[in-house]
Amino acid sequence: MDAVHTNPPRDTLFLEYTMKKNVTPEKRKTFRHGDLRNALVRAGLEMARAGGPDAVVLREATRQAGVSPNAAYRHFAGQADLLDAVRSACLSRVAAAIEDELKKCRPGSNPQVFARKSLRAVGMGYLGFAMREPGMFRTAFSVPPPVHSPDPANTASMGLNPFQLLSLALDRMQESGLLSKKDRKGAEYLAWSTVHGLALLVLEGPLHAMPPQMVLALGERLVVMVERGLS
Amino acid sequence: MDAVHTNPPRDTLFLEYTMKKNVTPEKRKTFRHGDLRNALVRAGLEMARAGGPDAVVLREATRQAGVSPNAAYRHFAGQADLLDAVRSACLSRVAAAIEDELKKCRPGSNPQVFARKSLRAVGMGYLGFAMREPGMFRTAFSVPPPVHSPDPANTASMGLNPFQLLSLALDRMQESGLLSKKDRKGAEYLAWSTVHGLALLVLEGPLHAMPPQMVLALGERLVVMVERGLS
DNA sequence: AGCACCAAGTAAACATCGTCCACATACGCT
DNA sequence: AGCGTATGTGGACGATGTTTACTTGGTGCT
Repeated sequence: MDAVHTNPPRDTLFLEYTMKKNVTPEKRKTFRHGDLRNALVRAGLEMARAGGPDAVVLREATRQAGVSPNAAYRHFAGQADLLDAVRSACLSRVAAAIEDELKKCRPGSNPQVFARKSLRAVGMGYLGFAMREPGMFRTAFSVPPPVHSPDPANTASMGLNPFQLLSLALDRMQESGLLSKKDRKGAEYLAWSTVHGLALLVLEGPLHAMPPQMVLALGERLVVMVERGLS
Repeated sequence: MDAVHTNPPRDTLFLEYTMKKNVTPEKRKTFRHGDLRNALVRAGLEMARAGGPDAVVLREATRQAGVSPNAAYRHFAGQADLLDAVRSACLSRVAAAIEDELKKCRPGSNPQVFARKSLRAVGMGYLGFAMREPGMFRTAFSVPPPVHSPDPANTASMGLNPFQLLSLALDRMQESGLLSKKDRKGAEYLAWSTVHGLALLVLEGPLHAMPPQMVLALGERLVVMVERGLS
């Protein structure tokens, strides 16, 4: 994808992966790497962070790990499988960001206030992460991982994935009487759609130029709209 | 990306683009193609339809057009430029789908009813197209084309792009008194986010398995939610 | 202790893609 | 008629994912 290929000194032609990029040139001494799988995921995560899902390229990961390209195939079925692992890691980060926001809500006050704050926390945690880590966010939600699965790889400290954290907030809404049992059904999808849509329109859609501050302001309005519109 | 490469008979090794795929083997007789640019866009559009933005590959387009890969560079700056043209075409289709839905709303009845129907038409037209043509939809909204531009290539018969059609529906809401001037501001983004989010969660997100019928039902609830939540 | 097994890494190759440079062709204007 | 130039061609380069065959060396069994 680099438009310009200005003839990098290619004397190290078949030592391609020994000392290529300036990153991690640390030549390992043991034949075994010892922790290759994790090293590859870490490298992939960094690439995803910088450039989204399309940027996680297998050969580059092996290069950064200081092994030959094929070594990756001892730990992953192929590039897609590596990407899968990276996506799981990204999902965990999303969950962690939401949890952080959620933990700020203390149930001390009125339960309805608490419920509202919780919903807002989930929405804004989600959006905030999307703005802070666009690459990881886009990676997390590219290509389908089934949503209800409590795959521990996707979860953060509470053991819940982003979808389940949203469910939790909506449960609080219902329990506090802000949401009828009937309106509660499927509310996850309605709420999720709104904030996810805004995030993607901004990150990889036509709203690319919108300043983050405005995005967050819109996010607040969005959450309010959900609150009002759900019931 | 094809997992299996089962050794296609490669005797035509450097006649690569003359008779490759079974599609369009029509060997042209004139040296000039005559309509190459459009042929490439058409081919790209078909690829986008089948596999989304990542599936539109320059070399394959030239193959289907029966020309050498480099011929494309006489009409496009590169693959990205071709993709741009394809995306414009996709956007037009989206606009057309919305218009079709919008045209079903006759202003005969109560203007508030008309306004509501219009908003619903825009939302459901958008969602319906996304379900019917996932590849084109995903292509239309990948990578940023500035949203307000009335680029005629992006528009359908009314000369409005999807965003502008949404604006029109919201204007009707305001004119009919359903929306205050204050709430009207930025309402496009709120409304758009909801339905776009649902579409993407389903098309390339974790809601992949959701049956289209359920998606459309959720869409209806979403539009209602927007109606209620905006004011 | 010795040794054989096998998981993990390497080497070399192939196909595909995008893109650049030099060259060929024939359309259409003067 | 002739020529300029828009349009296509040929061949190459570097990148990527992936496969097949080979090497290495640590583990565990006897």
